[in-house]
Amino acid sequence: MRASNSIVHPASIIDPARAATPHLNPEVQIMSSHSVGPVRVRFPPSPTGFLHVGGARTAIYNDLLRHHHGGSFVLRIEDTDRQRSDQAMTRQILSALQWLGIQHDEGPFLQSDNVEKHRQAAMRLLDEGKAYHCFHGQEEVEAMRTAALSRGENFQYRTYFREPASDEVSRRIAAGEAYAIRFRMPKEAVSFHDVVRGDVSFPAEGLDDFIILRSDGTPTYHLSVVCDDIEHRVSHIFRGEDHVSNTPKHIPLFEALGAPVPVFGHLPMIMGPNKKRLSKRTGAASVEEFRDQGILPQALYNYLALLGWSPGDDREVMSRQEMVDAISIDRLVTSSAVFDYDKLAWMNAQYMSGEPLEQILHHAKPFLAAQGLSEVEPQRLAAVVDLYRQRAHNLKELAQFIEPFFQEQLTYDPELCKKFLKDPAIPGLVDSLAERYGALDTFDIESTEAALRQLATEQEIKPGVLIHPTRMALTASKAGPPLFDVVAAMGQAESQRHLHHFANYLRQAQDVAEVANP
RNA sequence: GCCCCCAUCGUCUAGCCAGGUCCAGGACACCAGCCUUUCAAGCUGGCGACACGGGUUCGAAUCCCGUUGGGGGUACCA
Repeated sequence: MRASNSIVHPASIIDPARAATPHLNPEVQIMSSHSVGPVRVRFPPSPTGFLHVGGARTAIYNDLLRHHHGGSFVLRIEDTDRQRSDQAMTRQILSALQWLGIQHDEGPFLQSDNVEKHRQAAMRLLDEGKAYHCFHGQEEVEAMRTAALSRGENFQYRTYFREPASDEVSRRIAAGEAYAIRFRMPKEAVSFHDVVRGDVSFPAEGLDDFIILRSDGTPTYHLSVVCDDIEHRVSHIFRGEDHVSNTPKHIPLFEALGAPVPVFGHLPMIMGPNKKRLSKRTGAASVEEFRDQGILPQALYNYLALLGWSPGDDREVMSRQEMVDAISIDRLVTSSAVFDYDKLAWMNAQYMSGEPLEQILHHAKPFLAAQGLSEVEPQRLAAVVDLYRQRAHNLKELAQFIEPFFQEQLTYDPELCKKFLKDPAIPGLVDSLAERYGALDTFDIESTEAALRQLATEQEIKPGVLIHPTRMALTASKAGPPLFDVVAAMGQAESQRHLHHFANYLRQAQDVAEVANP
């Protein structure tokens, strides 16, 4: 047994073997043993654009874990970078999350609402000697860095102002010099147990005294996240792999602020087909794009969940509840994954035919509207959608497939009708079939099939000779669901009308051909 | 440059932690067949991988070291 399904708190969502590994960090060590309780997870997107599928997947794992272990999901908008944030983008992300079916229990909180608290935290650290004033400007530090690099040395910012002369700081402040506040990093390496990757250790030499408060008095990201995670009593931080190198900064900050250190788990990145980080350049990369392509939210959720996790058996198409039951941290994959559009398409097709019809109808609405089908009769629409859902890979395709059913008159593609144009008998046959259909008392799958076969027998032709032109007449397409399902769904009057119209079209086209090459 | 992480079919993955049951299982894609009035779907079969090199061991995809490759980070961005 590896997974502990009963776990819940900072400690031991991890398995005992992993939890037993030594930690240099006493906080984590303590928490890695036995605590039990609901998890408090969080998802803090920055409203700087669309919801990237990588972020969405992170949100999904948080969602799954929160429901598996119980607890709370905190949503926080990381909007401290004012220039890059705006409200429209925040709404955009909120709606993408909602569309995916990810619900938060608390929030959304705005990080920007807390800047004053963050500043006070910085001041407290300053008072306690855990942070210090730094009068080096940005350019100055940059120059020091390049100089060190050119000497072949590695640069580390832990210098002069860390231990300043006694009166220097007050003197410089009095002189009105600008300063930032830097956090005094511990002198030892920072190690932690990553619940998905295992033990990670960063040597002290690589860790700078980083800035927590800028010279303009605004808190930096590192200070803000940690403060907010403390305020929201976050127990487990599951975030992208791009944050691993932030973690050795955050852990000492938690400690300096006197707060328990949460459990960390870093999730691998999602790559594009070129093995580079997935971005719009290489194809769709945001939840919104997939939504607009006609992907079902359940399918995206399922696909993303499986991109970096597997239940261990061979299940792939799983309901959310099944995933909630099966999720376990130590089954999360540690290596990055290439996003496979084909497999998503397949997954979506599974949901297109497997979801309850109402679900399909609901999600199809915008696509139907785009085809001008928002006002059609619901009953008939449902029947037609049900007929085509299995054949459509996505909602967009579905709407295109069913569009002919609601057209007064169809336009036929001569290229597709070639075969029928060659046979001068077809128009007459199609007309006869229309007559038969008009005369039917009950118009359903059985009766329309019987009528067609009857006509074929009488005419001494194979049913196929009638079937193919009929499909073309009703759908303007060579392919589709079983013909009599189509005929029945189309309805008596409409079928008759299309049949006659098609016969006329063929006659005209044949006349034209006659004139062209007699 | 330096730091951290990762490495099984083209792709997603199971197996690895507790070495033998693995000449490596499933899925997508691809190919073929079946089904069929068409197209899908479905079913059956096929193709196809333990990055490389050293150890350890009776035995390694599984443990250790190195190499190579890939990713992430290296900001008064988040």
